Amino acid sequence: MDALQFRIQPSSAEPIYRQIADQLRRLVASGQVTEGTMLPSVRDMAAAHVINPMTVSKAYSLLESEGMLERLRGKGMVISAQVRRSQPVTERLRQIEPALAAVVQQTHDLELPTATVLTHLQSMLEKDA
Amino acid sequence: MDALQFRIQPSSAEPIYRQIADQLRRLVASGQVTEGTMLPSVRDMAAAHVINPMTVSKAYSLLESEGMLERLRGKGMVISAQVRRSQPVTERLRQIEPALAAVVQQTHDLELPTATVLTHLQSMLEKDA
Amino acid sequence: MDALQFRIQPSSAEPIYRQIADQLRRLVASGQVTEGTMLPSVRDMAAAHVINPMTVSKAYSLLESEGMLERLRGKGMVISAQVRRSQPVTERLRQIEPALAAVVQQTHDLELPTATVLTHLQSMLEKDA
Amino acid sequence: MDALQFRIQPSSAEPIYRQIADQLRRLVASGQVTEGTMLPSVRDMAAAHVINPMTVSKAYSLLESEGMLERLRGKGMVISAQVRRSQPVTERLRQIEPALAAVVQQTHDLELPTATVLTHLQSMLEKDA
DNA sequence: GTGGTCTAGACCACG
DNA sequence: GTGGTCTAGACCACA
Repeated sequence: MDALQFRIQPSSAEPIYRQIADQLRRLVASGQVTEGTMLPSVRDMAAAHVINPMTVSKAYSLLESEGMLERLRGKGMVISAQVRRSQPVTERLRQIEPALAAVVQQTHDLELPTATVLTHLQSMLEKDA
Repeated sequence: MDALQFRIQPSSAEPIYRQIADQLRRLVASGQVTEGTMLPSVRDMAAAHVINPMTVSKAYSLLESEGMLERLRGKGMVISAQVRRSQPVTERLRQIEPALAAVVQQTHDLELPTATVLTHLQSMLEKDA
Repeated sequence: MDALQFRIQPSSAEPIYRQIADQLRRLVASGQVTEGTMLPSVRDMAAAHVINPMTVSKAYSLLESEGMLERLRGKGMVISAQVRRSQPVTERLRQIEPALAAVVQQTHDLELPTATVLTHLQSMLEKDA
Repeated sequence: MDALQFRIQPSSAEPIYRQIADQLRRLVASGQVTEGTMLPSVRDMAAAHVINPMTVSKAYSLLESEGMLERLRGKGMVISAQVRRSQPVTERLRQIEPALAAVVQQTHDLELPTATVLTHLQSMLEKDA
């Protein structure tokens, strides 16, 4: 399964390995990635994003220690069976709240009109879809 | 001048010194803080938020090197004269875009309905106001 | 606190980072290392055992993710407050059981007399004390 | 010949191929398996324990290179003629020493009373017999 | 082919 | 001073 699309920003302050882990957590939470799904191999992922294999490995290990991934000896990593297939919207909303809170504070600090921010976000969301 | 309200979260992944610097940048961009405004002393700021004075100093130095702050010998730091009083909305929108982009990606990954996210953000913005 | 004595065997099949983590877990379980104890810095530990700092860091990170260690920003790692000071003997016995189980199976496979194994272990334990 | 009883734990940290090899070595050392004994075929062994045939093959090859096994073309693997029928107790004790050493160190780290460990081991040994 | 471990060394973030 | 992240590259273990 290499249809997984990861967006990695090496320039971001967020560590790459956590960018990977967080994205995977969200993809699982939404049900886009389900139990038994095979992850791209460490080497493939590293090559695809031009990062060091160890960085990918670190992300996978993190998720393995959380029980979200399982190692199949000699085969690769798969989404663990204990993972809920899809979380309810309220639960997923909880996961996005920190990002929204950042928007709220910056809106406030920048004294931006609420409507302007919402409109702008809406257009970005539509462009993304 | 200590009417400035800073929100510092030592537990956050975002470095404290950048929390300070980013907030100041936004307060200046919005015109809430204008040319000549005196900043709280390093000691006061550190005491007020129970953080290390060096951390505050680092934030101030960062902004000084950007030309946003000026050091008045023996008096403290003030907002530099070269700072535009207030930036237009489009410019301020640009500054909030990274935060919005994060929301967009997470909305996508979590497969959350656009309307749900916008509604939730709106209620958070209203609560904050 | 650098009175901590670690035994590292680079030649062992057990990864170095786990040798460190396991020993620390046992030292904490026995109460020899208690809440608030400062750990040797990553660099000191690495230098003392002639291993790579990252290897030590990996052990510390592992224990941090388990909640046994806490990071004091800019200061180092300390034994977390949530750690029980000393575990009861029965609990500690549970931790040594895998090692005992290995002895049992090997005794069986080698058809060694029970008494011989026990006597030999006893003499080794006395030598160690 | 499939009367041989192997205990395989795929979940163990110890590699499967070594679990097989080590057990065979001990069975031979104790004289439970003697010269000329036919080993289960790679396929049978793999099927019986639901492991990869390559893993079994690796264990056999390892023992073959040590001279403990011989490959009879078209027939399978047999215990080599050069194998001493049964090793003296002192020699077999030597083989179990690493396991005992682990017990000693963990007893020390956990500050467990020597008597407690010995008693516990004794009861485990009796249960196993 | 898979992931795991370790090294040497660089650079960053924090205090 | 502290730990964190990343890289490049080597070697091992497993299937």
